[in-house]
Amino acid sequence: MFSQTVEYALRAIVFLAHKSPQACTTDQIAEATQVPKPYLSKVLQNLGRNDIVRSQRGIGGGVSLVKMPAELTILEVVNAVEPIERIVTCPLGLKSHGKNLCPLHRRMDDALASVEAAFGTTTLAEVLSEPTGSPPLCDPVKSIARKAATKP
Amino acid sequence: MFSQTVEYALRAIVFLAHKSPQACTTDQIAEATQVPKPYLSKVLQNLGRNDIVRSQRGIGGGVSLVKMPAELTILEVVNAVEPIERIVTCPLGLKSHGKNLCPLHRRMDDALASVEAAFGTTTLAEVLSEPTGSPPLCDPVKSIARKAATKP
DNA sequence: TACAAACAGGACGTCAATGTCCAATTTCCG
DNA sequence: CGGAAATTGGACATTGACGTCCTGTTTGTA
Repeated sequence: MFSQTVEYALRAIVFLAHKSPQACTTDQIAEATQVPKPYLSKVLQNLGRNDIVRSQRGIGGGVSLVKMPAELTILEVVNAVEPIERIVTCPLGLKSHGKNLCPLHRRMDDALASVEAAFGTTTLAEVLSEPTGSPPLCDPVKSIARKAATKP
Repeated sequence: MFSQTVEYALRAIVFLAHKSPQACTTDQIAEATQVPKPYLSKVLQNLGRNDIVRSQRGIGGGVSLVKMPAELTILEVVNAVEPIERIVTCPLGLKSHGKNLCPLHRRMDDALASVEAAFGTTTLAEVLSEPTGSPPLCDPVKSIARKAATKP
């Protein structure tokens, strides 16, 4: 239902929000979120073009959130990488009903609307400060120490 | 968000429910739902393997619903062609929390749950008997007459 | 029985999503 | 200045979704 890319983008953003306003390198994010680094790099570039993150090259550089976690919603992240497309016109070519969707597509759009609403009202700050003891991400955002095993 | 295949399957089922318990040929369904016939045929085969429709070969044959429209939910159709996969375990490999999802994946699963609930509580009969004057499908299930224009 | 209507299933083609790799560029710091 | 750290971007491989086509099989009816 949700693409890999959306999953990866959200993981990265949650991690960045956790570290916000500090910048993190792609390597750090990839390690913590378990996303293949080369692909994560693409996702991050995409998020950069959509003004969700900003990036800084060179030593000491990295990627950081443009907004404060309290001001950034899950929906904004999702829409940056793969916009939720609401059903606004009849998918069949018919112009019979202008705005009226048929019952089927009305239900489908209702489902999309509920997802949009759920994501649109949740900020990254809320995700981070979940009352349950569970840490952000599934991983307790460990200390990022483990070096990759030697690969001959 | 919803795949093309899901969209096609639902269109076909709505049409079949409208005609239920009568059987329809793939050609009729393809015409009414504006789904490419060869592909629709695959989708229908899939629905057949999942006991959503039954098919009858030979002259006078066609495809018909196994259940009554009042007994068939949108969710059953969707799950037949592309199951909604709830997030039950941490997508990161972590076993730290057994059942507890992290806040992010909890929200994502909540969204999936809302879609599942919306689809699971809507029967095809309800879709057909929408109080709004709008006919099923976007198209008023026209008389299926228009032949394809000559394509030189 | 023979023919035509209809689905079944396999082989194939195309394209976008996913993922990898490498050269280029920017930037800090010695 | 020169090198190391870091992102950027393009080229490439792989896979599954989407779609087409053709041959076979079943079945009703003249």
